Amino acid sequence: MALDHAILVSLLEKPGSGYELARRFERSIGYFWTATHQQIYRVLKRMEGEGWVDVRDVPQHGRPDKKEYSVADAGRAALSAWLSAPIEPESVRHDLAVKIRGAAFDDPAALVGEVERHRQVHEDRLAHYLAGEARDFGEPPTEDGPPAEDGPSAGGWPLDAERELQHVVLRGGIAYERMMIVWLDDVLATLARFETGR
Amino acid sequence: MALDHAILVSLLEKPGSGYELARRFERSIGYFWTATHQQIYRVLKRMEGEGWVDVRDVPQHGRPDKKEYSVADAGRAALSAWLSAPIEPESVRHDLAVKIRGAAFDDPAALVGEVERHRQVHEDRLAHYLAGEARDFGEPPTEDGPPAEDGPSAGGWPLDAERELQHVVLRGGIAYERMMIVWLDDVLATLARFETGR
DNA sequence: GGTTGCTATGCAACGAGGTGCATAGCAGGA
DNA sequence: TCCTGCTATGCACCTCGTTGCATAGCAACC
Repeated sequence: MALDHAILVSLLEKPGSGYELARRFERSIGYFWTATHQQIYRVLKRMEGEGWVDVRDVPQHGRPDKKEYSVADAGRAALSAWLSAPIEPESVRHDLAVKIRGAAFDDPAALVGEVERHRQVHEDRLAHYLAGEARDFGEPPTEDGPPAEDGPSAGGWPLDAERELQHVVLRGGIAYERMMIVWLDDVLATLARFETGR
Repeated sequence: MALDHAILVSLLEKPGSGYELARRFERSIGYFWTATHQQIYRVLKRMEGEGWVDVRDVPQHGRPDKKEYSVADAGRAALSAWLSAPIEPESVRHDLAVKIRGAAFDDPAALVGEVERHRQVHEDRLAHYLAGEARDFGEPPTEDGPPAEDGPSAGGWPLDAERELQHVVLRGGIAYERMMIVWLDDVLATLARFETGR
């Protein structure tokens, strides 16, 4: 199970409450890993019992108190062990591909709207990624001397690794969305052949 | 739940036993939809009870008898209803992306072997897809007059749709694997910067 | 004053998915 | 002869993920 480790990584990047984690999973992390707040609370409770995370009550003004979680030594060790474990098969589930092959036994033209809707979702995600990249990683062409860092613990080796690795994962998301848009155009062209050309 | 519909589509393409379905899911279908034989048997039994599929006992020589399933009218109707249902969010789980971001808090260079292994898997899948495309859909450039069909019910509108839609899904798989290989090269180049360049 | 909405946490129940194991016939090799 | 391996189906169990619901404080709006 990698949800544990996804949460650990997120907490290492920045400690936070279950609620905050759930919102991170809706945003940046959620594009390559989804989780509901229920799962997150359950896993946090279990990891707390195993000593992987530490909890700290944080009173807040104007809103309910929160429990801020941070990674304990045992959690770091568990993450390290998972990182060096060689396995990982990568299982895939593409509903849309099932629909496309299934459309051969129904009306292919009826799928056009659905495919267009999916295309729009990927277009939106791509725009979101590109905005995030421009915001967090500056413009790609000129890279002679990065602009001044203003985050916590700016400069130095560890922060650079964190930024670079977050960036390469984001580039993966961008490449994925671009590929999907091109492919969905291919799908639409294929469906159109049945609609008009018979 | 789309496993039901994935099985229905597979049975429409060609009736077969649970065991045969499980093997199809290991091969061509398995690259965009995975399922173990346990799930398949369970779903087949449930769909039989709901009247979505018909069963036929087929005695075999030299091996155990099998139950050959085929899609009933109610199953076709259920598939049709699912095809016209607009929803489908597409949730993603990328363990490798979690590992890459997590490597910032461990040793980034230790991930190189793992990433190379994944790259090889995608290289293998790509080769497998391309071989399947060459075998089933001929060479891409010249498309003036397709070669003689030798499958059941050759020619005609429905078969063409089935072939064309299977092909476009396969092209999606090819595009995905190519994208992954390019991205994993990007990841390796990023990791190498920490290994050597500090 | 009532409604809506956001932060924040959690329980209960269900269904889907995966692992391990069992059975059983037959083929082929050590 | 025994062991391994393939076809073929299935049970039992456990975990993971999702849905629905509940609670509770406070802010903003009508």
